[in-house]
Amino acid sequence: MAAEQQVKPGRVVARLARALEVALGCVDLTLSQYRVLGILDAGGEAASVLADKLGVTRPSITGVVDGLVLRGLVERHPEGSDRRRIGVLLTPEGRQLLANADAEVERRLTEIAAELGAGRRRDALEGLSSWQEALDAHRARKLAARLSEVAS
Amino acid sequence: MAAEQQVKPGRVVARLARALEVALGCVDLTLSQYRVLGILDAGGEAASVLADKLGVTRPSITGVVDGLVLRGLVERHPEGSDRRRIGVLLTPEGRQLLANADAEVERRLTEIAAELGAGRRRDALEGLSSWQEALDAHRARKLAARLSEVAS
DNA sequence: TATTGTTATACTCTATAACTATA
DNA sequence: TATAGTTATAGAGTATAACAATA
Repeated sequence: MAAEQQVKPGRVVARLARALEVALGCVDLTLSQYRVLGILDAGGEAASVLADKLGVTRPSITGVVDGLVLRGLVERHPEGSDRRRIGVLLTPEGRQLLANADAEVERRLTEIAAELGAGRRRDALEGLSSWQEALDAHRARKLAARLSEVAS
Repeated sequence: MAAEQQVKPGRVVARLARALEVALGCVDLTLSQYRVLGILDAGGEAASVLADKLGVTRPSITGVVDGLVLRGLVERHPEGSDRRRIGVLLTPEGRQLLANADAEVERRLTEIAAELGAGRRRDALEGLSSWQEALDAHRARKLAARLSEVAS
């Protein structure tokens, strides 16, 4: 009952991330593409907002979106009155593929979690819910910080 | 108290993985390099074993190890009597950098988890312990399956 | 002047196919 | 023949720096 506290959280996330990459390969998506589609699932976003939310540079977003456009998974559209901004939107095909990806990934993660007893299996999955909440709150806080910085 | 069950586990892992990449950038490591160092922390391994454990091809391992050797973080050594096999070992510098990486990554994940209340924060971190256990068991099962396949 | 998005360029990781050395 | 590791090559993601168009 001791020897539990020296878990290295980063290493666990690193291994889970690789499992995710392999699962996404089955639906021909990269981790980066999956992240972009996941954000767009909640609605279209400007390229710069995508870059901000993902923590990558704008040239990176250009590249990933180029690939998704080529496959018909997203579309670029003018957005609002600021003619510099370009919105990115999920197509029906993109939405469908994202659903397939979610299912495949969940299947894979469930298969791994199946190694655990029922109690710890529930802990593992509920832990991810907690992380989601934390990530959402953290993103909101960073956004608020950026906005108040701009106001200065 | 409803609206809790539609969490998409893959998306959470995808976002955590990006947070990890950013944190590792602070110590000049990629996710793949961190994974390799993490395995070697438990002891030297042949290149093919690394490929197996990480779920990547052998050429990929050659490339990642090349980069780590160039930076003096790992070394290649002949291993055992089979002169085809090449063992990869952590250097003291590699071990030190890995420790720094673990610390930086943990700092970042803790910062994100700090958005949660104490209870859910504990859930989140203990959930990762459960995932570690699951990943270990799953890896062991795959290894056993491969061995019994070879025996046929 | 500042911002949005892109282009140009370079580095890393990934994969497949072909090769060498060893078994 | 089969296996361990490498080389060759190509595709994707990342970054920085420089540029165009717009604000």
